[in-house]
Amino acid sequence: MRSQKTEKHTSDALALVEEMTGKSKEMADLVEQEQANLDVAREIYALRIKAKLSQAELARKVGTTQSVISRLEDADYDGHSLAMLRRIASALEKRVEIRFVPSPKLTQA
Amino acid sequence: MRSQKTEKHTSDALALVEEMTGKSKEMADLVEQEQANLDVAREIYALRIKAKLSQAELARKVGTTQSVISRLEDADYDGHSLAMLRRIASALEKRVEIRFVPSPKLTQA
DNA sequence: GACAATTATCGCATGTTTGCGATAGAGTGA
DNA sequence: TCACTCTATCGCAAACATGCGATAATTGTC
Repeated sequence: MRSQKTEKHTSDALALVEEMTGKSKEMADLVEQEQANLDVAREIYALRIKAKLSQAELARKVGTTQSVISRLEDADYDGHSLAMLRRIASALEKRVEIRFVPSPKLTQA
Repeated sequence: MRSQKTEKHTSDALALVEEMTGKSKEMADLVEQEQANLDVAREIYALRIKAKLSQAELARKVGTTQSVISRLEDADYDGHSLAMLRRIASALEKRVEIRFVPSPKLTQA
């Protein structure tokens, strides 16, 4: 978990999303993507915590190293692959469900 | 859409899933993954058809080429990235929703 | 069959993710 | 403070997805 609270490091996607209600049209896409990245990162983090595992422990289950898990839990990281998400899910007795849902459209604030 | 019906090309994930009810434990994972790949490929295909677009047309909207779309709709392809799925979704006025759901466990047949 | 439109597949360059060790920083407890 | 655990971050090689053109294969129509 890089951004968020205490750290002033980089993005702070949440704050961004809340602040900019309806700026430009292209921005909406970027914000949405940040939201999505954030969600994936958060969910991995949440699942890991719920399973009471450290990054290193999850890494071992997944078959990788701690730094990789840390990277995946970084909200600014947007390089997720389905393959990796499935590996994580499988290690936690879950499976990944992908859905294409109608875009909110984000008209006005 | 490579596998399925008419073509005898490669995997035929569906048939596999139906045939092997409860072989080994490791196999279950592979089968599940095939299922998931199939679902993603199928959904992209379904969305594109519903939007009445050819692969070439969707490709243009997404900002890539026809062969790339074809690859994504191949049920045997398992190299999907979230980034690409989002591009597809965005081009079709959708967004991608990722969820980790409890694994069915697949005990016995 | 000939033709057009669409899709599947190949090959290769390029960009990106993963693998993984090393290391730094934060937090905890003795 | 030291020792320990956990997490963040860097750097680089290897593995992998994308970009994209060329070309086969498929399907439908006349």
